[in-house]
Amino acid sequence: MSRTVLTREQVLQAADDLVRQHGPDALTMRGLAARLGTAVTSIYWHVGNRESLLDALVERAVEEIGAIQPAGRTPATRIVSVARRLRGELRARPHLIAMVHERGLTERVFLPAQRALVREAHTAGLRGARAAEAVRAVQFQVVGFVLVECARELAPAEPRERPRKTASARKDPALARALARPADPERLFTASMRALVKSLLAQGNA
Amino acid sequence: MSRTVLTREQVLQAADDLVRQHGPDALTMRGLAARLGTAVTSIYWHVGNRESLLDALVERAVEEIGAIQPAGRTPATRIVSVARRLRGELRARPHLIAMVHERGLTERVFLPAQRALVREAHTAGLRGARAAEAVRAVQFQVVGFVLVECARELAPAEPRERPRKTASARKDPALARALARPADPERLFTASMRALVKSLLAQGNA
DNA sequence: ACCTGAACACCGTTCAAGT
DNA sequence: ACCTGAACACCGTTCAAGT
Repeated sequence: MSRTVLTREQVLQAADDLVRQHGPDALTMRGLAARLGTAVTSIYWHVGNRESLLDALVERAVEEIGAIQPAGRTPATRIVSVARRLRGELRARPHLIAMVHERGLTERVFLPAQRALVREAHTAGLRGARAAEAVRAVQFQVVGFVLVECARELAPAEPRERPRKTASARKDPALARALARPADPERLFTASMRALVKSLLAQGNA
Repeated sequence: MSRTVLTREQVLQAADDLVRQHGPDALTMRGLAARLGTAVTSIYWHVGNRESLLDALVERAVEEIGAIQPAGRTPATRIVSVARRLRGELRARPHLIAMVHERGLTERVFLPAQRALVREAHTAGLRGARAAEAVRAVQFQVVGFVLVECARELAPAEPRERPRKTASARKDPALARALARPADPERLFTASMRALVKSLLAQGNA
């Protein structure tokens, strides 16, 4: 697998592959060394230690995501489009996002998109602290949603409890059935994003 | 520290204390044994292994949270009250919540509160799949928000980047200042929760 | 500048043996 | 039924030594 000399970039790439596929727990210094055909200690020379290696991967992921262009005609649809695109980017690397999350870097992932959101909030008539609050609400909503969503996918299949017949269930069987089915994240995300944005932007016309 | 014989409950309690204060990484089987004044292998007899010990702690936490009574007059305020109370419960045990999250058990935490939410959605006029969607949107929003929030607190102080002067910043300095300040989670949570619920319930009067 | 093996301290877990 | 020490396989990391 290895060629010529070992470079820091090679180490990062191999680690990235491993983490993306099997998560950070699968990344052991010894295993990585074996994969690269070198001694464990060589890796230390190139990346310092395991922790800073993971940091570098997180850094990479954050940069990869970068800025996102809004699409659509109204500010509301444009904000929702940014949110959906961002969700897509995050979902594409669930393990990395979990790591970004653990490191408390969630806000950083959002910085590139923030400017776009600010612009839309502004054209929707929001100003000052209220605009800032709206932008942040959207950010938290997106990241939070994706975290919940990824956790569900990465976790070993949540044991579904069979729904009990409650009073409300008998009154509205369609509701009970809908809650018994697993949620459709794509649909739920868009719906709740639209709902949130609608309310937030409505404050601008007051 | 130890008395008489070792019980499973004692093991769980000691582990719980440790995890609540210093997080799951601080829980080592050997360290726990030392704390309890027994051999490591005794712990294995009582709880199986580390993984199932952590599972038991998560189970405990989920049960502790339990049901939550809504407060307020309108369905909207009652739903928001449930959300806020739930946020409080989750925030009180950030490490445990992170573990619940990793295990994909986020939905389970919400089951006790779900019935209350369903009732409120119903009295607000929502029915069937639409009501289910509203309930789920609230759930995801709460859990997602708390996850982001806890991550920020547990992580070793996010390095704040100094804001750059962008075009929008010059147009609306109050907004730029607001975004430069760290977010006030309490306030942001309530605001975005209200916004979301308002939109969701508005669909019931259509 | 880059790579190496040996060694250290620490894990979770198993197992045969005790009472 | 409950507890024990010894042992195994695996970690991350350091360090002195090589080229």
